[in-house]
Amino acid sequence: MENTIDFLKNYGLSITESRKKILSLFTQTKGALAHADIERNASVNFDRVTIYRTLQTFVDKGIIHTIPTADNSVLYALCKDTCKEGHHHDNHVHFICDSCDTTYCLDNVTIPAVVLPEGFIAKQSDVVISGICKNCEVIKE
Amino acid sequence: MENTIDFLKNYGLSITESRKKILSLFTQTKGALAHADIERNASVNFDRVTIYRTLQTFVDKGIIHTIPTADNSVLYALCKDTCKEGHHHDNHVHFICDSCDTTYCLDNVTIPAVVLPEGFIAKQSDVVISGICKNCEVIKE
DNA sequence: GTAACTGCAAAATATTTGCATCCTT
DNA sequence: AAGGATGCAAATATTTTGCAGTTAC
Repeated sequence: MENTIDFLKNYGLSITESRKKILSLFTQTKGALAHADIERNASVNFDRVTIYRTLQTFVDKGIIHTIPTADNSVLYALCKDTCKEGHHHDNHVHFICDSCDTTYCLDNVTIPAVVLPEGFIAKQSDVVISGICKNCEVIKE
Repeated sequence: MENTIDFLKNYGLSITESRKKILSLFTQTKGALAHADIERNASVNFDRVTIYRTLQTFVDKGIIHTIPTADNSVLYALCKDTCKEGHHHDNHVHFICDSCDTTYCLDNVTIPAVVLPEGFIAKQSDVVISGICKNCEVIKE
């Protein structure tokens, strides 16, 4: 877990149990996590409030970002290196599988530039695509 | 308001005050609406619960759809004709102004096709872009 | 030692459900 | 008249806040 500690230090955060545990949950998970996922996780026995505050701290520092989902539940996922404190560059595509409900961060899929009407200035783009994921598609065959 | 009535009939809904009022709110509004926007609106003096149920009915029937936003608030907007019951085709861009908080449906901005990894099948795409809108940009100058 | 973090309690918000009454067809 | 919609009350769920005790540095 030394990586986790260094990682937190690099972001100017003090090292606490909840931050270590929750951060490593994210690094171990391929998909995004909801608050409930974290709370349910047996290895995380922290107060519900602490989880809220830890997640908010991570978002503020640019470690994780929130994902807009089709059903408007709140999901969090690790940011890429390009995210800076208070300024997210979260320009990858999120994919939600209608079948298994898993949310994927498709890091390798770049968002094509969207041409906005004159006068509109884009700061951040979120693309959420829903459908059937690789896994579920295979199963169906 | 005859249009409103015919519209509701076409979707197999009975004609009630709340449905007429809330539907015409949507047709009069250029942007998307949050539950709170509707509740706050003076012309809508319905119970909070009725608003929830009316919105849910509209979503179920394919009249409106929810918009996922970066801050995970729930927004609703009218669907295009291509939306069918239980099957939304909402492929225009939503723009949220960081300054005035207005949500725009940029109907004329088409979403460029996103190339997904093999095995992923897209059913619906939502693009939410945040930044500064035409109006606020002008003000700042 | 000091500032920051955590847990508990509780407040504030948001959403859902049950049921009696009223409205639409 | 019958089925569905509404309003009210209340149950749930979610998120935020205050504060005392604990921990990191």
